[in-house]
This record gives sequence, structure tokens and C-alpha cells, in this order.
Amino acid sequence: MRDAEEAVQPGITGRQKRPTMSDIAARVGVSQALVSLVFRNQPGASVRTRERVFEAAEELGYRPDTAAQLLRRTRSRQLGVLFTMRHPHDVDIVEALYPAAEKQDYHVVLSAMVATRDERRAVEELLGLRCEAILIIGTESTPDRLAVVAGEAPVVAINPRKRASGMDVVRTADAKGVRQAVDHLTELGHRAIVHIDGGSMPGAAERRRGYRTAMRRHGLAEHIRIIPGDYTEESGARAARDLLACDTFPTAVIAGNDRSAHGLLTTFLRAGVRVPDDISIVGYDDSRLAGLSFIGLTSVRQDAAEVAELAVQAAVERLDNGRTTDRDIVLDPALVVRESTGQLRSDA
Amino acid sequence: MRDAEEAVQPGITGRQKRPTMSDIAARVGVSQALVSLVFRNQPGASVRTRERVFEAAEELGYRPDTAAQLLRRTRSRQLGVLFTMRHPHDVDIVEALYPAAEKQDYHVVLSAMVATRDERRAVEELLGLRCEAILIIGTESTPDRLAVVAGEAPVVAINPRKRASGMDVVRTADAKGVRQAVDHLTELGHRAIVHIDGGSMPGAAERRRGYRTAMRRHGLAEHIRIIPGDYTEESGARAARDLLACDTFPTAVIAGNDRSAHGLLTTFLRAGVRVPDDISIVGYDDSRLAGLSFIGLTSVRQDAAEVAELAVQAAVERLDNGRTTDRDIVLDPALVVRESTGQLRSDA
DNA sequence: TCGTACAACTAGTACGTACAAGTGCTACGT
DNA sequence: ACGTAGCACTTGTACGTACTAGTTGTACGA
Repeated sequence: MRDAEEAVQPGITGRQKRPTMSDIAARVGVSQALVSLVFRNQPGASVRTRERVFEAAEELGYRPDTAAQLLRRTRSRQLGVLFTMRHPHDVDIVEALYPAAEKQDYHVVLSAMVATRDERRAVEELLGLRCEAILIIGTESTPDRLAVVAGEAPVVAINPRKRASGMDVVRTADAKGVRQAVDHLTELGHRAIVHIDGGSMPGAAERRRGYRTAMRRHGLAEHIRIIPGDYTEESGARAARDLLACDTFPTAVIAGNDRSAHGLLTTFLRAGVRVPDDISIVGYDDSRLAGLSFIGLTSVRQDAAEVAELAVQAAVERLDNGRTTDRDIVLDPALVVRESTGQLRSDA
Repeated sequence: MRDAEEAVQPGITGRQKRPTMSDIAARVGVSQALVSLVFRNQPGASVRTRERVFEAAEELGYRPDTAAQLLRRTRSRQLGVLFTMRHPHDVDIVEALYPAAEKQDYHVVLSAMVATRDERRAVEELLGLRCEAILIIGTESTPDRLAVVAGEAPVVAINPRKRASGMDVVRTADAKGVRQAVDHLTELGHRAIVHIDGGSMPGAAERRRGYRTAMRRHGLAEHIRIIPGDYTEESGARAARDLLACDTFPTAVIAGNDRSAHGLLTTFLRAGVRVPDDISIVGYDDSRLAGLSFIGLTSVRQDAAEVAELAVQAAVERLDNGRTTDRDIVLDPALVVRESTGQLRSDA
């Protein structure tokens, strides 16, 4: 652990310069090119030499320089991922992207969108880092701004607010998911089923449409009732308070997503309304929250792993297979029944 | 929007090569070096030329190449941030790091720790990208593994599980925070105050200690009662169930963090226990969850913006001011009183 | 004996930018 | 008229790696 004997300039910090391939080459007594070969696992070096190179690398504490690699390589094999950390389901997708990308020999680069850092800046960063494609999770961008990005690199929009041309889209058949929820509730005997809307959030329009259609199909057109919301817990809580203040109380609610379902559920609990005895609640996304034992939210599952897999695949198809036409990939959702929904009670 | 007239090789994708400074230089009729000057906003170029360079850059759709900049520059001015997305409070800190770093003219690079990607790999990535320092949020790493990292770059541990030498630590005075919680509850008349533990999670040991000390100070040694947990919602729910099954029911609970408080609170609500009428609950972290109207959790605030600011500052001190001694930065927490705590009811 | 084939290597250059060290050119003071 | 200063620019090289096009040396077949 003693400092290297090398008499480098003392520098301000005293931290020695990081070793390069040339340093390894010098130590082993070969050329830098050969060291490069060894690290890339290419043929052209003897077993003996390979061993010595790795040994020397270990001793020197060598670490490949990503910047140099990126600069030199023709392909960066990097996928840029734009995300926020606010929605649990988005976090799940980000996590799932790592193994999905790795399977295709791509590398994931994250760029967070936060309050002080809008989507444009985040994209700039990714493109500056030579990402070959951009995956955007739940974007709020306008189609024309996204189009600009798509002009520079293939874009895959995962659950976007609005569909846009010039890019691939991966999303779930939200209408179908909501229909399953309605089917489930009607089977349990419910008729007064309310929907809490997600406003302009990703998928909200389709979920709303799916709700309307499914209700009509069950002959429940007169029970259609949509309460405005925006996918937040607070909007769910607000909806619950509105319902409590109202004289026509439904027997079931389909929330726009799990977060609003959470606000709804807890507000009901606080008010002494029992779930599912007094009212059944269905969420959407099957996020981590839904699975918690004390929440036990019946929800519509959108498989994060599958979404990630397909998104990466879409990007790879453009990058490696030369596809140039847009793809709209729609996944079938699945209803996950938990404890927040139950048989309609005869006295309700 | 028509494709450039340039007859580049058709390539597999047909996407044209990205323009470089030399392309701009050629178009304007100056040298690449001058273009570099202009972009770095250095003196040595006429106003007229600057304008023309920017114009040409715009027309060509030029974007600086981060890899090349990184490779050439002596300093990368990048701070690597290791984080998970599982704890809301950590997310807050990540968000706050952006403006804090920007203020010091540093750039933030994220590296997520997820199931399929351990801390070691995430650090490798950051160091490979020439990050000058590493900020780790809520690390679970062992001190000796961290020491290895610290050998390569300054490390700032934000709310680490355990303190380690060779790096800076930014944390809150957790014992003090819990003491405030105990003070608050005793003022409200509570005596049977239980603590739900965080096991080996960051800060848990100190919170436990703070609880014990504060209870004794209030002459409540006999009421000390610690229920095991691990900061998860489920552990909070489990604790609630345990308490419900038990014949000695406390009048107040201090949870190890907001997540476990959440599990506790909701499980109580489901069981018909009213909060705060039947029992008062205090969380820790003052995360987004705590502030939700239907949760309204009294919690101990750890200011994310301040934490971020100090963490960046600690790194900068090492990098720019040559500090080599360790710093242990302790922030004072503040109790945020909400609706989950209330006066002890006489009939309790 | 020579040519050939192959393994194991090296030389050299390119990637796009930053930066040090120049080179002209004009203006200006004496 | 001459020296000098300063502006606006250029030349050249370095950063660390990848990759092409060699170059050596040895074994082997005819």
C-alpha cells in the first residue's frame, strides 16, 4: 500500500496518475497494442502473455478508461435511459433494463429528469456520451420535441403520455387492463363502479376509454362516473373525500394508478370505511406499493421485465438490424387480485 | 431537414456521422483550435468569428463529444453518485445533488445499485468514467471495501450504515432527532413509547441509542421497548401486528423511518386503531410519504438540500483545496409535527 | 532447400478535443 | 522608421484506446 516509487510531479493532491495500457505494456515488456488485444479477449496473444498482462494490470491497479474506449470505438453500445424516480413502476423498469441490455451486449447510461434538470438537458447529456439510442420512460415531452431527439438517435418511448411518430413505443394495452378490472368487479356483483382519472398522464386517456367501453358493455352506462385526478396520492385522497361528501357512494373504484389508489384507500380507512367490505378498490401498475401486505391492492400488472426487454429489443432492432419503420409494441396486462376487492355485500 | 449532400459511406443505418469541431472549422474557414476556443469561451476570437462558429454549429447540429472532452481535459469535474431508488429520502438527496454540484461547477454522474448490479460494479463504472470523487448514498458496503474505493478517489458517504475511516461522512445527528421525538411525545403526556428498530440499516444504531438515552432521561427506563425491524413497510406492519396481539399496548411509537411508520400506521388503521387518538406515531426522514395529507406523519426532518450541499462541498474540499483529513459532518435534524401525534388521552 | 502457413507480436494511426507555443498583422508611441 | 504590444488566429501534440497492416520467427510439407 506504500506509494509508488515513481517520482511523478507532486501535484496538488498527490494522487498518482492512473495507469494506462502502456504502463502495463512497459512492465510486461510488450507493446500497448498487445495489451489491448488481451483485454478485448482477441486472438493473437499467447496464454503466458495474457497471464502476465492481467497480473501486471492487477499490480498497477489498472482500470480501462471509458472515455478513451468510447472515443476510439466505432460503436459505443450504450443505451441512454431517461427517467424520473417519482413513480415506483418507473423505478422497476429502470432496474429491469440493466439485465435486458446486458443480454444484448449493451450498456445502460442513466440520466435523471429532476426539477432543476429538464428533459432537454438530460437528453443532451446522453447524446454527448454517444448513446446510440434513447429510451424514455413515461415522458411528458411534446411529440415535436421528441421528434428532434429522434432525428439524432433512435428513440423508444416507454409508456409515453402521447404517442408520437418517428419512434418506437412500448406500452400496455391499458384499455384492456381496465376492462379486466371492470369484469372482475362486475363478477363480484358491483355495478356502481367509479373511475379516478389520470388526466394527461401516460396511459390515462386509454384507461378512461377502457373504463367507459367496459362499463357500457356491461350495461352500466348510467353508472359511468369519472373523477378527475393526476396519478398522485393526493388526487386519490381528494377523490375519496369527494366521494365521502357525496350522497351517492359507489361500491367500487378503479383508480388511474396505484399511487392514487393508495391515497384513496388510506383516506377511506381513516374515515372508517372498510376495504373491501364497504368498498372495493382496484389500482393500476401493480407497483411495489400494491403488493405490501397492509395495502394488498388488486391491481393491473404491467410486467416491468417484459417492458424492459421489449424496449431494448426495439432499440437493438434499429441499431443492429437496420429497421427504420416505427413499431408500436403493446403488451397485454394482467389483473392481480388481492385483498382490496371483494364480493358486493347485499346490504350495500 | 433533407439529408446532407455529403456522400458519406452509406453505412448500415444510413445515419450520418456526427459533426465535429473540424467540420465547423472547415465551414467557417478557421482552424479547429479556434472553434475549441469559442466553445470554451476563452479569449482569442473575434466577436464576428464567434457568431459564425455558433451559427455553423447550429446548422450542422454540432454537439460536443463528452468522451473526447473527458479524455483530453486534465480534470473531469465529475462527481459520481451511487444510489438506490428504493428509499424516497435517497431520491430527494439525488435530486438535490444536481444544483449543489452545479454551483461548484461539477457535473453529476449517476450509477444505480440494483439487484443485478452490486456496488462494486457501479463504482467501477464511475471510476472508469473518470469521476474525481464518489458520493455514496446509504451504502451497505463494508468499511474495508469502501476503503479500496477511497484509495482511488475521495469518497463521501451519505448516511452510511457504518462509519469508516479514509472518507468523509455526511449524516444527521440521529440520536438527537429521536430525542426530539421522545421529548415531543412526553410533552404530550406519553410514557409508554415503543421504538421500532432499523436493524443494521443506516442510522439505526444511533436512533436506537438515542431512544434509550432519551427514555432514561425522562425517567421512562422501565418503558423502554424495542421491536426489531429493517426500515421496510412490512417490518412496520409486522410490528403493528405484534403490538396488537400483545396485551401491553403502548400509547406511542417511534418508528425507525417513515417507511416502517407507514406500514405501522396503515396496519393500525385497518385494525380500527385510530391515529393519533388511540396511538401516536412518529416517523423518521420526513420523506415525501410523511407529508401526504392522508398520512400526515410527524417525522424527523433531514434536509436533503443541505445534505447534498455539504456532501458536494466535502468532495470539493478534497479535490480543489487539497484536504486529506477525514471530515465527519453531522447535521441537526428537526422534528416536523403533523397529525399522527396527539395528546395522550386520559382513558388510555 | 525453399516456400508457406501460422502464431505472436509491433508500428502507426485515428478517434475529437484541449492546450501550449507559435505566427502574422495592425496600431501606436517615440 | 523602428520596435513593441496585442489581437486573431494556426500548428502541433497529447489524452488512452482500438484497429489495420504489417513484421518476425518457427514449424512443416514437398
